Amino acid sequence: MDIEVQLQQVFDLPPAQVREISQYFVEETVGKGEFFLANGQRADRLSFIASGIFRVFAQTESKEVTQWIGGEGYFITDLSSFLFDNSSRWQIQALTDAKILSLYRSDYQRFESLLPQWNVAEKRFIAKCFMVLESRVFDFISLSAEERYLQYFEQHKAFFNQVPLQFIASVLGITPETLSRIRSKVGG
Amino acid sequence: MDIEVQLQQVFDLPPAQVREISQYFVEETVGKGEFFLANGQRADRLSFIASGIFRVFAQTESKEVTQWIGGEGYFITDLSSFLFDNSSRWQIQALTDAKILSLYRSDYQRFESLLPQWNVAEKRFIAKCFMVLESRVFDFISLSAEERYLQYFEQHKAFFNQVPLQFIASVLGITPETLSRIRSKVGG
DNA sequence: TTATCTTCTTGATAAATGTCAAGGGCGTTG
DNA sequence: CAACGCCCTTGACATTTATCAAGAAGATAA
Repeated sequence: MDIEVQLQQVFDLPPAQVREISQYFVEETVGKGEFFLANGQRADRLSFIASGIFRVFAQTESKEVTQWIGGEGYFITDLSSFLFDNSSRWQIQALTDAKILSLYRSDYQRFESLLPQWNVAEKRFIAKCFMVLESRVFDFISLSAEERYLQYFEQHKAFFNQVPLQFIASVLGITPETLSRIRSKVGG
Repeated sequence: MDIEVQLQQVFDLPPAQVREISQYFVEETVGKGEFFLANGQRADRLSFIASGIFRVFAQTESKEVTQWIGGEGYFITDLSSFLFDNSSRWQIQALTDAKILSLYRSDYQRFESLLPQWNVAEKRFIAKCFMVLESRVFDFISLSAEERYLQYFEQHKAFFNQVPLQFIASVLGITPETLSRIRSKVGG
């Protein structure tokens, strides 16, 4: 999964600017189980997942809740923490060994003066994140747990042999037992 | 509910610029039952609700699904349609007679050259929309229907005597019957 | 006013999902 | 190898939620 291709798609900038931007992403590795973003930290980077899988989760009084799972080709961060320098609502942990390309906030902030079209690109990026969540809310209010599973499975087959099903269950808003039963019922 | 106060809060611009922006919002009225945004249209305006209540919904094969309900002091539009000129995923209908202040896209697009800080403000606005949805997803995966109801009731008491409960049920992802039973159980 | 429509509630029942507990598979570690 | 931990599955049962049907309350229109 090439970062320039992804940057092109997400930010919709001309190739020359994509190439320029991509130089600010620095390679990092995160070991399985390590935290990309730990409890109470601020997100100081936006990272492209070159390989590996991460989960974004929060701790409630009674349980851990996995908000979403990101794999190769996705960008990962706590968006509001990264954009506004709030302390993060989420923790982010690597579920496998991972290679990422990280854009630190200090560099990110220079893009505005560096690239004439950066504001439009950034807007597009944030709006796309918005649209993804909009679809997710719609799924929760319009689909059954089984339908949500089937859709998730279609779109994220790659996760199913690499991430504990309990985390996928949490993303779908159901218990691990229910996910197990849905899977034995529908096959796959 | 004053639009300048809301603009200030949402876009976080200095008072002088808020005043300048607010001049581009034009007054409109929408009668009860009329559509602010009908099936298949594009959202060509971002509107501030001065009074009245709207619902944002979509039609699936089997049912109508209400995505959210907005009242006085909120902004309303299909964000992705408005920003990118896509055809809208949502229909928006007035549930009561309403007065709105509408910013049309043609004016909106001039802000970028008009106001030096517009890009930052716009980013902030879109990111706030993102954060609202992020919280909503979190509620779906971490709260029970009853807990979601109680929270919604606390935050939107004003709706409960003005909008059909079936729409609120849909926003909460439950049936009208279930909402009715939750209400008789918890009181309120 | 009467009639009609929409909305809400309630009951009976079915289906979906959660909870608790037990056990099995499988990789890791000593 | 044996012991352990983690994860998944399965069963039994409880709870939650949906579905279908009926009827009451309230608004609207004739």
